Amino acid sequence: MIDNAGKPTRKPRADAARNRARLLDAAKAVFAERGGAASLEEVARTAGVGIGTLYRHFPTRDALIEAVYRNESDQLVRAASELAASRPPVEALREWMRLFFNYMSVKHGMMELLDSLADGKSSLYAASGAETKRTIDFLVKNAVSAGEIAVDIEPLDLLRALGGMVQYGGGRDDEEAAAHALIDIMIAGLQAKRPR
Amino acid sequence: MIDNAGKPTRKPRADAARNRARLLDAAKAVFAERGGAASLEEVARTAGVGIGTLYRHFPTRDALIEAVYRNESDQLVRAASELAASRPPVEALREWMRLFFNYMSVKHGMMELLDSLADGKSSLYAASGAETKRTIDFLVKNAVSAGEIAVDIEPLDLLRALGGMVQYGGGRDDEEAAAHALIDIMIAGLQAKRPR
DNA sequence: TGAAATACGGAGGTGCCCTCCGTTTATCAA
DNA sequence: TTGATAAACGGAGGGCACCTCCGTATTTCA
Repeated sequence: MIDNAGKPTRKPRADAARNRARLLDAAKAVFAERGGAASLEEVARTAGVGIGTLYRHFPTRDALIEAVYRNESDQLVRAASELAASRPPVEALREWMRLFFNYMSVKHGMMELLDSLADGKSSLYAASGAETKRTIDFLVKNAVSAGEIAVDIEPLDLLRALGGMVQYGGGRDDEEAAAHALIDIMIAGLQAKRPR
Repeated sequence: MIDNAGKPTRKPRADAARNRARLLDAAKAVFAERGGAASLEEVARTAGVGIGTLYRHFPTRDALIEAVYRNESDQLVRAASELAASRPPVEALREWMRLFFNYMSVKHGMMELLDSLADGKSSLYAASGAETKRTIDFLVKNAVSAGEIAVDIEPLDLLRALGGMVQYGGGRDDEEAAAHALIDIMIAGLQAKRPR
């Protein structure tokens, strides 16, 4: 009775919008406190809605996380253009990788984003994942064009390596310094291979 | 009534030894098939013992994984001495990192080993984790002494980066080539910083 | 205003974690 | 050999989380 090209869509219900917003707020809080593996029932409780409501709005855990962190990853993508415009290609790349690490380690839930970089099979991150890929590809390509580095690696792998630092670096106090050191080393490695 | 320095310990019961072995076999099989997050109840079922028996032998999931993979990580440690004896320091390091990646990616359950590299709080891996740390430290130090590289990074971080490749590289077909590329880049980066 | 569309929310089935404890079995002393 | 006893077995059960389903409540629109 409803043809999917049809216009006659109702206005979305007020309670639906309200609950969706509540769930996002609650999820942000709970994920921040407990990490991305927190219980979805706790999220629902915190939001003051039933568990059924949570699942209607976000059919999978991934869908929820995706929604919560879409903003953050958008920010990351936007920062890339600014860096590219204002710095030498290699420095833009270096700085962006630092930003990437910070986002991942602070917003710990964003680690799930990395899973989507894998093969896109959990395709709910597909959007952000693809954008992230485009971003790092872009930055790397810039530096290559400028003759500053050579790449014989898929650029995303640089981010995967950083992901390992976040995942397995667990809470030491020099975490950030260590990540910066790794970034410098990887970039030095890429520079070492540039055409002379 | 039993003083803990006392000798009068009984011979361990035959069924206990048998069940322990069965559990290890079952765990190896189940972890290989389902990954390190497999259900412990399934392990017990596969082993043909009760769940209580599993928990008596291995009080935590970590303890079980540790036991299953202790052999493999021993092998890794042993390989390091051979490589160090037969190759130039940098090549020994390169080759060992390749081995490390292979072990991690094939025996997928070994990823849990990496968690122990963090802060030793889940101290059941403490033994293997500490040995792994000693091993990579040793290989790196050799290369530094030979003047082939300079390090301003904790050596373990190199393995963490590789861990990211395993964790987030999920099943692409060029996984191994990609890891080798990353290893080469990191080593080139370390070489770039060596004293001239 | 009231019918139809939409959303709510929690009960309930499933599966896993881990503990506890009554039953069974292997060891060892007599 | 025998039987007392330490040790091990194994599964029932409480708790928690996942996710589905559907009767009830609310909102929209004609």
